[in-house]
Amino acid sequence: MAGNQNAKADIVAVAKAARVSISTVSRSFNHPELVKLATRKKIDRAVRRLGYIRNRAAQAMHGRRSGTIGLVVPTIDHAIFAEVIQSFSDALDAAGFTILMATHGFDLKREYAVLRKLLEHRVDGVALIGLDHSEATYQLIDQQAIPAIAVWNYDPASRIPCVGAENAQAGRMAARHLVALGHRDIAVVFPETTENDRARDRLAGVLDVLTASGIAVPDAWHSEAPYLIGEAKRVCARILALPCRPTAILCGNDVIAQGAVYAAQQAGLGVPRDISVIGIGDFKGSGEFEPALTTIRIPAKSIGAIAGRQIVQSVAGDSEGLLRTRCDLRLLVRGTTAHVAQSGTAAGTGPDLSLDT
Amino acid sequence: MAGNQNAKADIVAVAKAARVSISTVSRSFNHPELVKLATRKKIDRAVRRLGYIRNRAAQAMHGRRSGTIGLVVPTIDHAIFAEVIQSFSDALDAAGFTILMATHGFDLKREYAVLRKLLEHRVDGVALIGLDHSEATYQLIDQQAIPAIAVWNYDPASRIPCVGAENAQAGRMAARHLVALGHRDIAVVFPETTENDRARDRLAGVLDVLTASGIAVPDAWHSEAPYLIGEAKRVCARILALPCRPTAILCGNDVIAQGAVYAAQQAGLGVPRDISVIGIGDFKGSGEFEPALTTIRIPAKSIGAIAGRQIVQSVAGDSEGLLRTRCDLRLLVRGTTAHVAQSGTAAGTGPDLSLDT
DNA sequence: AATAGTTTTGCAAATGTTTTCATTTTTCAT
DNA sequence: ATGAAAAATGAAAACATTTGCAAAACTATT
Repeated sequence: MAGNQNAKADIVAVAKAARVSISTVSRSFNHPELVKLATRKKIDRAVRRLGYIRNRAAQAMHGRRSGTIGLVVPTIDHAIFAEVIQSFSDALDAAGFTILMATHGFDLKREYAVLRKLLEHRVDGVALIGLDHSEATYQLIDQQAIPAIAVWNYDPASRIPCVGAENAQAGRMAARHLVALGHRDIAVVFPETTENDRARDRLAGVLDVLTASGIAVPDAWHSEAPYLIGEAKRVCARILALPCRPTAILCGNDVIAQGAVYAAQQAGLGVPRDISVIGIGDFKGSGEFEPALTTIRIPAKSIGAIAGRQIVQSVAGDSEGLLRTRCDLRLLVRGTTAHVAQSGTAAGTGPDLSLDT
Repeated sequence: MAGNQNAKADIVAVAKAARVSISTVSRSFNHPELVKLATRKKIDRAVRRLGYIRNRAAQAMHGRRSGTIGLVVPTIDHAIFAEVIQSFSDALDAAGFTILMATHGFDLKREYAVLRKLLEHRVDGVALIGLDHSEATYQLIDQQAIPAIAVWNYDPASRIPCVGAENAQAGRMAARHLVALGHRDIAVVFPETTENDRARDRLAGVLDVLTASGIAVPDAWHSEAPYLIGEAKRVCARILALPCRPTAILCGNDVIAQGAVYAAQQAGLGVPRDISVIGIGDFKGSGEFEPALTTIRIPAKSIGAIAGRQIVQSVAGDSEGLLRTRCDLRLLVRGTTAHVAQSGTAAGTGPDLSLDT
């Protein structure tokens, strides 16, 4: 029966109850090897009896670290972000840190505001999604000289440390796969690219490869879709209903790709027989869909884990310069792409396209 | 050009730079109406010049609130949790609070540990998922007398305030729908129910209705599946391969249900022609699948939003007793259920089953 | 110009902890 | 038993802020 004290249980109360000085109590928490076992036990008993819980706010005041890492994400409610966040969280947890989290809903101004808020809480470090941030945000990070890391994108010229994949490469890989399968009539459906460097870079990569291959994407085949299967389905259905329809749809992410597959099925088109679909991301479940989605795998789990470990290191002070980690992308040829004008159902039989550059 | 100071920018530095006392600076933040406009402007200028950011840790030491709410979830990486978390976060945000988040991976011992950690950070309140917690966890909450709320489940006899739906009711509704459609050979596939009151309650509700209707579920038709489409597919495939197979599969959540649909399709069975499938949850996208999933809708968004508002209220002190909010469930009859032994494709034409009790 | 009232500001104590340094206690060889 | 060295403990300053109270500076009134 853990007796409780209605009186506030602070370190003073514990000291009194254990008949030792405050310093000894504090030491027993922070440098247990410096206090005698018997004393430590007395203190532990008092702690338990009073239900005392250490106050990290007070600790933080001593230049001690707060033990929190700020995480700023556009939204949690995206399959892929949830995955990164989870593995990031696990990594921090393992190092004893706690996440202070804030979302900004893809609004860069709000991002600045929430970052400030996190800074007020004296987080020991911050992680942001992507590299697309306002000048004010970057300045804030510089000025406060706080360890920071950009998660999800890799850019060799990034202003702050980053860990992630090269989105342009993801775009290129997807485009190359389609091209190698003989597709030349390719529609592209992407999320809005303003204030979203991920989508922008992917699209740029796609267009690079396409134009290099002498392929132009007519305006009618180039659409924007939000991060919603239903909307994507509608957008793709419109493209598919065009008098002259593409042989493949390249989608900015797997959610859109799934919408595309549904749109095709609803239009009575076989995937990949009549139309190929490729996504980017490899979301949880993408490989289990019917047909399984061909996509570019972005290793969310390991990105999150690496990011977590890296920010912890920076906080601990053992960071050597501006560290950038590039995570490898992989083309997963599954069941939604096939050679153009080929009626078989076998998936991608083209040349090896998993190499970029 | 925001000039920066390499020296630490604390309130003392600001006071010095603005040539006023520390108290005035503090007041200008907390009770601006008490300081002359001109002085305030001087201070603001100094703040900007030095890049000063208030230290909430230090504020918190004064009995002031920390401005953080602790959120303890099993995992972020579940479609449905991500949705609740997001709306919870939005609600807190609107009230100026920040989320301090920790996950425990469905381990009740770890839940206790992370709750303690959150308490060390002096969160102003905590939100937990579900009502299934260790005695130690509940005692901790009582003892620390911290505003708490259980999110996701509703139970009129809950030990702490709660907001959510009645999972048993969800189970009953799903079962009733199937029964009303004439199904009597029903398989149930649920997640593990130990340490997971949600799944447990749902299953109990299902079994209640089934036994009340004189329907028994043979062991072979009663399986466990984790929260993974692929695994669920495998488990359901096994059931479907049985010499005597059910006419419907009732799934503990939409992810499993989707696996069930795929398993059926792969086995060459038409959904809902040859077999009906119903899920619970109505995850993002469930309504967009092909065929659209019949399910029991749990209003994740509003649960999260209500929980957020309520915890903020409790923290502010305007809570009247132990508040419990029950959110309504809804049966969404879509394309994966049909009358048994009926070869048409039209969905649920049975009696109105959306009423519980 | 003096007074009373009001507004604005500053001093100093308080918050819960860590840490440095000094002091006390213990250990161990003599 | 004694003294030196080592181990354990305590006192008090420091951390960055808020706030009650008192002093100072204005305003308005006579």
